[in-house]
This record gives sequence, C-alpha cells and structure tokens, in this order.
Amino acid sequence: MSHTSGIRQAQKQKTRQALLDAALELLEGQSLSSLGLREVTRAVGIAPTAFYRHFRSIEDLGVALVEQALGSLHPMIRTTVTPAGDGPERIARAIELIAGHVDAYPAHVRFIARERHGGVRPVREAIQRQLARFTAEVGEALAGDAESAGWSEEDLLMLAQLYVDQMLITASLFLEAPAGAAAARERVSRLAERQLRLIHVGRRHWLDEPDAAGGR
Amino acid sequence: MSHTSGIRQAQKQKTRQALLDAALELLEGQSLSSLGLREVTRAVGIAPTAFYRHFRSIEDLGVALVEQALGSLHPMIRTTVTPAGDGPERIARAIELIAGHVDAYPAHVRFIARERHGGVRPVREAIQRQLARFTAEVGEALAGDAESAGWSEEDLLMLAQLYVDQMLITASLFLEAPAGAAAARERVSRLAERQLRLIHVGRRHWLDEPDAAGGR
DNA sequence: TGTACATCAGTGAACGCGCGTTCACTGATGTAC
DNA sequence: TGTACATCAGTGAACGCGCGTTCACTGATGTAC
Repeated sequence: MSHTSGIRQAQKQKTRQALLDAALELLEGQSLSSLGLREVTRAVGIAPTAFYRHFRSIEDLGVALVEQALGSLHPMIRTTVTPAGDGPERIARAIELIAGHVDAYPAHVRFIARERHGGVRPVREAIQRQLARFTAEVGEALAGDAESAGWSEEDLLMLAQLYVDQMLITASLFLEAPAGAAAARERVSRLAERQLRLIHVGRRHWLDEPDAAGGR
Repeated sequence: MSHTSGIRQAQKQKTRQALLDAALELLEGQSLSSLGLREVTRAVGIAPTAFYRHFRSIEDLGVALVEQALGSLHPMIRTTVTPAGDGPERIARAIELIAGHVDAYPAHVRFIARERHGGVRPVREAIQRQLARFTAEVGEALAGDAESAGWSEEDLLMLAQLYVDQMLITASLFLEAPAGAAAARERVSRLAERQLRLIHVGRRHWLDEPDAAGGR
C-alpha cells in the first residue's frame, strides 16, 4: 500500500523537494558531474545517508531535476507558439515571454543549458527526450497556422526545431544579461527579434523556391 | 632568457601536449569540472606533482584546451563561409565540411559543446570570446558577398551569429550520429541543409520587408 | 674541448580532507483488531 | 478509544579511498669561462 497521503508521505515529499531545490541552487556555480551528495544534504540540513531514501544517486536526482525544469518551460513554449496577432507582434511577445521566464526561473534555464551537452549521460538523454517532445508540439502548433499551408510534415518539424533551438539560445543569452543591465537586455532582445524575423521571412517565402522546398 | 629551443624546452612542450591530449580524451565521458589532476597525470604516466610545471590548475588547462580546440575549428569556419558556387551548393559543401570536421576532431567538438555552458567560468568565458571572434569574421565574410548589398552592419552580425550557432548545433548533432550510422547521418544532413536553406531564403528577402529590416 | 656551476622538469613521500557507501539504530507514524 | 506490532524517514559512527597540494630531492640539460 503506497499511500499518497498521510503525514509521513507529505514530510518525505517535502524533504525530496528540499533536496531538489538545494541541488538546483548549488548547480548555479558548477555542473552536475561535480556536485556531491554530501554537499546537497548539508545544504538541506539532513544526514548524508538520508539522501538514499529519495534518490539512488546524484545522477538520479539530476534526471528528476530535468522533469521539473522542463516542466516549467513547457507552458512557456506552448504560450510562445500560440498564434495571436501578426508576425512582428508575435515575435515581440515571444521574446518578452522568454525574458520573463528566465527572470522567474533562472536556475532551471541554466541547468538545462548546462546539462544539455553535459557530462552525465542519463541527464543529457532525459533533456534530449523532453526537447524532442517540445519540437513535436511546436510542429503541431505550426501545422495549425495559415502560413503552413502546403508544408510537408518534415519541413514543419525542421522549422519547429529551428524555433526551439533559437528559444534556448535566446534564453541563455538573457541569463548572461543580469536583470539590472537594461542595455545588455535590450541588445539581446533586439538580436533575438531580428533573428526570429529573418526566420519568419524565410518561412513565408519557403514555398516560392522550388529548389529550396524540394528534396535533394 | 626563456629560450624556445633546446632539448629541455622541446621535452617540456611534449609533456604539456600529452597532458592536453590526455585531458581531452578523458573529457569525452565527463565534464571539466569533475576532471581530476591526478587522473590526467596518471593517463600521461607522470607524477601528479609534475602537473604544476605546466598548469596552475585544471581550470587553467581547460582554458588552454579552448584555444587548441577552437584553433582547429577556425579554418573550418573560414572555409565554410568562403563564397563559391550558388546558394544550395554552398550549403551542401558547408554541411560536408562540418561532418568532416566532427569526424576528424570529435573530442574537440564535444569539449566545446559541453563547456560552452559548463560549470567552469574561465573556460566558458574563453569559449564565448573565441565564438565572438568567429562571429565577427563570418560577418566580414558576409559583408563581401553580393547578397549583402544594402545590409546594415548590425544585421550582418545578426545573421553571422545565426550561422555560427547553427554550425555548432549541426556539429553537435553529427557527434551523436556515429560515423557508422549512415541513416542517422543522412537525417542530420538533411535537417541542417533545410534549416540553412530557410535562413538563406530569409536572407534573400530580408530587404523586401520594410518592417522586418527596420528598427523597432 | 673541458670544467664548474645554475637551471628546472619530473620524483616520491607525506599531509589533511571530504567523499560515497555500509550498517545497525531510533522514534514518529501507520495499521489491525 | 486503546493496545500491540509494523513500517520506514532520518541518524550517526565507521570504513576505505582518491583527491589536491607541500616539500626537499635528483639528475639531465644549459651556460659561462
């Protein structure tokens, strides 16, 4: 009977979350592969051995962290892609959403950017899996768009991946521009806006070019 | 008198390079922040203490590794951007060059992808600095292109950054597609080719769109 | 060419330290009757 | 409601280990004369 309620379960859940939160904070200055189990339990204020009641290893905790971090990104990506207004308006809104998300969850964004190509395979793979899901979702959202009439499924996914990568790049640029540095922020916004616009222009003219849209 | 020749200097240089090579190999399966000094000297076959004759720390070695790794990328980027043939031809050639480079220097590419957002600040900064140089160079190369007539400096740099990021993304996708897996390789090539083509289409129509090319 | 001294890349012993993991335990919470 | 037993999150001592760094050293290479 693994009951989900009761004082015991609630307390366990709280400790588990405390471990995840402490780890995420410690990961702002280092990568997962150098994070120590004792370091995390020390930050939470529990004995090192208690760690094993929640995770088999730091790697395991890392995978759990991926779910949480990309879970928080999920709604952002959804909202960003939702069609509303014309091109330029949507682009400006998307960039604002990204900037807002980075401000709200800087540690999550940093963690994903860092571990996406990081040294811990299971974590890397968990991130790739989630990003693939995002790409598929963005692809579906794009498919419902009037501008996508006549596009092949493959090309829609190609474009979706371009957008997802671009979002991550922009998010990680915002991460380096502290919330206080207005000028740096503005520079990142301006760059991201133009890059997205250029991609958008390419998108609108994609089907005009037989050799561009055709196979090889 | 820090002579650059002599048996002593040559031997020292050889050991230093052996340390760098051993570190790069060890870094295929982990990230720099978890790499140990003793681990590296053990791989080379020298005493741990000898490490200090060459580097102050593993961080320091990491920065040196950035110079070597991006030094090897440098000619690739140059050649890739060099104008020759028409659009589609150039794109196909660029992708072949990237694939070839990844095959020739997989460890270099992996190192840069991993540490670009990794946990060691000085290394991260060294990489950003070098990538900024690449972007500037690509920008200059683009400026000499007939298709860039009428483009502002800012927009050229914006496009250059798009290309540089796209190259890194493609390189890291090739890294995950082993040289033997022809189908996976082909999939990566095809995706990269279309993304670059879409960007190219956007580039050609950029100046047609007053609201796209204009300020905000 | 030969000699006397300086340099310095690499050695090996030693250090204190924090690590991950094991184990038997404690005591609050949960369950059965 | 009360009692007796089971569960299990968290404890604390103990372990062996590899780490980074220090130090005085060795012996081949370099330099001056």
